[in-house]
Amino acid sequence: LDWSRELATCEPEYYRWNQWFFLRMLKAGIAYLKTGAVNWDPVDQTVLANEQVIDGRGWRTGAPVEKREIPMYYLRITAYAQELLDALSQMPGWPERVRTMQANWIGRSEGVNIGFPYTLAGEPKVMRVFTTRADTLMGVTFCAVAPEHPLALHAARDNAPLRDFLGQCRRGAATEADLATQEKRGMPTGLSVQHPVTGADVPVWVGNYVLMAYGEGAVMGVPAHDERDFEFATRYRLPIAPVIDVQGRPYDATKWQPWYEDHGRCVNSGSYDGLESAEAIERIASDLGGRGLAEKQTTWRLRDWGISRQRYWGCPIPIIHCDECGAVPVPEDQLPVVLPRDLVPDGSGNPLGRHAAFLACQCPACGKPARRETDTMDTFVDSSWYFLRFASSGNAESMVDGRAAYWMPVDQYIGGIEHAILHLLYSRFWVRAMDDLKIVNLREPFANLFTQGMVLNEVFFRKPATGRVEYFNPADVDLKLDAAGARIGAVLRADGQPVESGGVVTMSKSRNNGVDPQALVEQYGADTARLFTMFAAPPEQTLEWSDEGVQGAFRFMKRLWKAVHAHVSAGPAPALDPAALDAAQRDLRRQAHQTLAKVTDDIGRRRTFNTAIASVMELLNALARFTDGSEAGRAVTQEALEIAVMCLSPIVPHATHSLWGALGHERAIIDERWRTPDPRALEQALIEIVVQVNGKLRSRISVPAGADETQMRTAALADAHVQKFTAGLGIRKVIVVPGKLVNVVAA
RNA sequence: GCCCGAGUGGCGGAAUUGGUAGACGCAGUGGACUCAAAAUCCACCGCCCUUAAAAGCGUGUCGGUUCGACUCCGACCUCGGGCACCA
Repeated sequence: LDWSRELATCEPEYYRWNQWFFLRMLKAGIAYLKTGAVNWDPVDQTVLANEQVIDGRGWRTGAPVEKREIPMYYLRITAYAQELLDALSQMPGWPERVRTMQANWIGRSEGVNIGFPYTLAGEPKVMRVFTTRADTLMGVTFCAVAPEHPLALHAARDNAPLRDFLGQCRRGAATEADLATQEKRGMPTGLSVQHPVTGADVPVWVGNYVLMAYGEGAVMGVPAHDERDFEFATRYRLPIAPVIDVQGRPYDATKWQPWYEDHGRCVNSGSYDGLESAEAIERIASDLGGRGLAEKQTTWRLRDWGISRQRYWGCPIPIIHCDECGAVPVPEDQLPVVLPRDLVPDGSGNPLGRHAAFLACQCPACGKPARRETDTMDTFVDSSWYFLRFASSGNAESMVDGRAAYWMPVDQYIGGIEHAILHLLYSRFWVRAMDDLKIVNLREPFANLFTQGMVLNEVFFRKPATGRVEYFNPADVDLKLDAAGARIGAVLRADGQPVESGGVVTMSKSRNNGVDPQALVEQYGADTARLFTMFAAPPEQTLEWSDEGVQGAFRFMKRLWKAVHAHVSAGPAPALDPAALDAAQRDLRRQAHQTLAKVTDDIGRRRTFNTAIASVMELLNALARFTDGSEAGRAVTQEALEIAVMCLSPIVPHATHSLWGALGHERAIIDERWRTPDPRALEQALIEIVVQVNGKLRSRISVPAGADETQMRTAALADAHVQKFTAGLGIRKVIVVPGKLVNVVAA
């Protein structure tokens, strides 16, 4: 460990480079200022993240959250969408799961941008929509625009009911999950557009299910082949026109069927009749393309990253607002803009806005009095490049230096799966932006990624007839078991009365089901706590917490300790002569080296610490049975104990440090080289192979290690059990897997 | 709704490339030691029939491929996670 590289992202020495690089991005157009819709808590006067909006209300104030348009700085991550997506397929060191999640999040979607012409105040105009199903164009019976769409705003100018409706949409459910389940509602704008093929009038509605931020903020409504359009059309009695035939199945417009969205063959589609969906999409795109009313288009789910936060604690955005010059970047030589430490957040709004000394400044452009930006950056900015700073620590002159080229990319990155999208996607983008601005030469920050699973725990509660649900920590609950050890109930230890179980879920304060590993550390020591945790399950897996098995880990540590000390109490072991061992000694030595090989692979490649521990447990069990006190026996024991201790040293470092010394080593085990198994120790004269008859295990036989197929086959057919099970049958085939098994196929 | 992942004894889990299902541990049962208990040690510990057995059954369900399937394929069920009106 090199503590000289330690850093804290809240120190000006670190976050000044956030500001510096932000200004670089601003200059390059990667950062930009835009007014966009956010969740706004009208009581706290702050923006809320989606996660902080519960049932449409602010998590602290309980006030209904509004959608508000406020100016924010954005980073143009969407400009990198294609390369961020493409690179995922060349990242074998990342888990498939994370790559899939990122690909879904980026959400590339190929379709056609289609124009619907209309006339407004005598001016010819075109309303554009994006669709992946241009083949259903002939089934359009309406169009719907988002409440924020210019056409909706225009129509609302002299339409009071529509204006009210747009207001309701703005105040409506705020979380995306709520939006998804919310009833589809809409209102006609009174405007209509022309169908680009038939020229027919198509009414334009405002729909609360249309997202301004995706595509064109407007959709063509094809109720026959889109579930949302179907729901909307049914509610407002709009016509439903089926235009796709899916394998001749009959269409019933009174009832939605999921297969209505399947691809098929065009019908009721004029000159497109008979075309397959894919062909129809191409034809429609090229036919309308000739008139400038269609264009193939790729759309992304990914949005630009809004980094402004109306929060005190964060890296100040280095901008000065001048009445004359607008938003002016803080000149580089005035960086960093330091966050004042002499104010106390009072829980409402951003206290920076009330800090006179922080606010007051001069416009760098014109020199007149101006006001400092009070928004701070999203803290994900800090975590997007800290690994580069570790590799360039102490450099006051530049953000990163040549040392980063040596250390990057990070060989092995470890984090919880909850970072699969946010942090890991932001970092990938940020590093590319740094590369493009010639600050570093790096396209991907993390060569190998390991994601631990989450630890879950059971929830216990009581629900009184009146009043609030009360949650109890699992540590305070006793399980009631029957004679066979099966669970029959749970009671609160304090009063012995039953509690209900709410299932096993992620740990949270609100459900009082967290655990503090400190209790285990105090009772058993840090090594046992570590051993137990790592033995419980492979680290990638979600784990249901239980400390039931911790006794076993503690017992194992005691057994290992006693085995080493019993061995060394008889004095130093003699040197090992591998050539002069009897069969039992050779067997133990082979097992020791097999264990070393397995643990090396389990820890180094597979990262399955649980199976590594299990194999050392097996070795210790073998050592317990091995009671050979001869010179050679003690030499083999010494080596086996050394291997056991070394194999466990990454997992239980304190105990193995002590045991390594007890085994007679001067050097600390942490400074020792990892051993490699002796190939000769792994050799075996005779091996046991499995013999099957018709795929069922019928016998085990011993053959020379190098036995070829013929020898194995002969030995297997000569076996008494095989003869018993094949008696009276003809032998049709014999399958031989060298070194493993023989399968006799008889009938 | 869509996309991932998982389903194996009473429990956590193992089986790495299609080749011995249940390693290792917990819990449990029996025994040794002890005045007794704890600790420790030994043995047993998937189901089923049995005096017994290398009999039969068995990896969520149903079907398929294969000499051979926990592993591959198809359909379904359940649970967990991610995304969630993305046109």
